[in-house]
Amino acid sequence: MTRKLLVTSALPYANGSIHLGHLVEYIQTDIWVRFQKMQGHSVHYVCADDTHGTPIMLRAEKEGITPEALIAKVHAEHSADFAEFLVEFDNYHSTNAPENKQLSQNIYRALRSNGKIATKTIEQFYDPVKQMFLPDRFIKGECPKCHAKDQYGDSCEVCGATYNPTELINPFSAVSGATPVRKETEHYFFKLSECEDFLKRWTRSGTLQAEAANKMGEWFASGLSDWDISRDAPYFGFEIPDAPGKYFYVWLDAPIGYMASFKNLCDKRQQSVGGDQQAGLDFDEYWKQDSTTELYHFIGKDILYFHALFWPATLEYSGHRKPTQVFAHGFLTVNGEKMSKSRGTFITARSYLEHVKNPEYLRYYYAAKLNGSMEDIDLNLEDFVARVNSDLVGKYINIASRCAGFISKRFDGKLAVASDNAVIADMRAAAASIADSYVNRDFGRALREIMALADKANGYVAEHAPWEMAKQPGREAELHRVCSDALEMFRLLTIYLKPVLPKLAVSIEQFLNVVPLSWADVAAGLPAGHGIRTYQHLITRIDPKQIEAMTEANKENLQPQTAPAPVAAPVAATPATDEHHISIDDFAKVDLRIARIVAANHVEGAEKLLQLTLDIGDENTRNVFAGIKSAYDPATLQGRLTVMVANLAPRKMKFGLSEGMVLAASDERGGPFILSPDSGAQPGMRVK
RNA sequence: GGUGAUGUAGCUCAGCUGGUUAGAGCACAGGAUUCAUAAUCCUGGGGUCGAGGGUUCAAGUCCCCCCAUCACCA
Repeated sequence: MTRKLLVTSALPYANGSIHLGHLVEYIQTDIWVRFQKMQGHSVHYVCADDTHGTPIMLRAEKEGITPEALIAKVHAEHSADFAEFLVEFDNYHSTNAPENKQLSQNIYRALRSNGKIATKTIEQFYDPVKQMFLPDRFIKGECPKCHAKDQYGDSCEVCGATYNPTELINPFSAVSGATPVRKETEHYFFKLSECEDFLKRWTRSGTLQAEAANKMGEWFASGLSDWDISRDAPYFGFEIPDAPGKYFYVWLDAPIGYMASFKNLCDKRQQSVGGDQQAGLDFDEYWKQDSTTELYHFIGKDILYFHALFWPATLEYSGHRKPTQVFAHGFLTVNGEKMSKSRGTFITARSYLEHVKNPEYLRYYYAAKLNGSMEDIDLNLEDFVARVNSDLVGKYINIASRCAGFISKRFDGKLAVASDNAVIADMRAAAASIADSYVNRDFGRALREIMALADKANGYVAEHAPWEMAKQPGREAELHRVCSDALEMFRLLTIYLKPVLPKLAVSIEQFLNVVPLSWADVAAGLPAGHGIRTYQHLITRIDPKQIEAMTEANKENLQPQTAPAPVAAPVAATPATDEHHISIDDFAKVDLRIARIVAANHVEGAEKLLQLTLDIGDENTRNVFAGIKSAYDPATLQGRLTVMVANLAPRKMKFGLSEGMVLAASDERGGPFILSPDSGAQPGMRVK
């Protein structure tokens, strides 16, 4: 009996372009899906754009178009990007679709009749100008902890504190700039607190990775609260049945979008087979409570919460099946750091295609880095070039390239029967373990094993030296056999790599003159006398210049973006009046000195402080506690010159006496950054 | 702040339930080869396994603490 698998990737939000970070997930899922399809299972891979919520609504408004027009535009872009990266969805839908509306409302009604919906009046910030309730992210103000200005309503990017928007000092709406007022409103809640027993059972039933289950344990430990599933008008989304002016929170209908996309696929299939129930795809078979089909969700670790708590609970209490497994992956870093627009490493899918062109290189590199865990993976651009060129061109494709010529020139393109030599036997024997790695999403392990086999193949060719045979009359049969064997090795490697490199596999199938390869084709080689086509270069190397051009181009992207600042009315504007100026005498009161950091140490028990010993030319060094631990490793500070306030009144702190202050710059863009004098400055020099 | 993860050669990563001189690929050095897109093959140098403590006959692998990085906190 064939297994029936339904697989999803998380729905990308419809307010931005697909970038290389997104692609980790889609490429991971696509490889897994293609592998499962090669096994002969019935697999459907669906996804959709996530289209609802306040950010979409506001962005459409800013662009002067309707939300529908915005999401249609984005849908076209996203679909094209995925297609070019060979991410082959069986259906790519939208959450703003009739199927989703109906399913969401039905599920809501089922939850309600199961007693899982409650209402509660809560108090929220409200923008009196824009006449809308404000999500935390759209409220800004001064951080209550460190008093940094212009911080978001949920956390401070400068000091890292988390808080409620109500705690912000001088809050303002990021939408209109108005001062938000607090206003009561009735919200609808999903009673997640009543689902604890079910969820505990579900999360421990092998549905999650070990690390993910650990994470869940933490949430259980603190107790589950009810989930706020409604938002007030104006909101771009679906209205809640029997609740005029109330809309489903985007995260309620987003996962239902998986179902909706599949429903849409079922309906399309139904039409194409003329309504034949048997031949079509049966929605209920996949989603009914006791379904025997399998359901897999690939997601990023950031949205585990939604997929491992809300989603299974939603399904359970609305009478549906639960996911078979949820696979969470880590984030992408580029050159070891978070993707950054200023470094040019915030690379969109489109930009990659323009510069590097071949999407399979990225697929290969990601696959080489991926495993079944939630660890972040790093796209090291130098390593990327080296690895792709060396593995794909130097090792893998080289096997065909170095042998095919003999077959076409000396043997009329006809293969000899492949012998059962040791290398070929090893390669066939590896199929099970490679398959195992693919199943477990340990693509890195699979590729390591495959590349080790490619090394063996090149070793085999080197050992037998067909070019020697070609020069010696009477060794034709040997030459024929060695080259045919090498091409059989190449064919086997192609099968193993096909989930990762599907397009290249197609060109190789044409070259080898065979029907599309599946996993079962490992078992038997090509028959004697099988004719292959003339070999042509299958792929080209990456030139490091292409990578440079790509990062440069992405840096430039920043320039024209003169921060489309939200029309934030400066709440406590600082008028440049005379009372804000100081006299030169005032400034002279501050004794700024060049200081050498003689020693820098961690302070036991202090979160943010480093203890600095500063030399300012006096006999005695100064002891200063500086709040720069978050940005500096003490070891790197030792010996550096910086600037200190030397006549600041000494202050007794919990950890000792601080005799001055080191100057450092910071705002919401980062920091602190301590100052460095130009070379030549000596400890003790006055700064004036 | 809490929690989950991560930290192994210059770079990117393997190292299963603790057990002989810690592995691979890339990069580097030397040699071989010339069929192949300067591809391939052989040999070699290079690591106090984030720091410190502990358990053990034995720890990269277990425990404690610290440091750094990433993520989440509805």
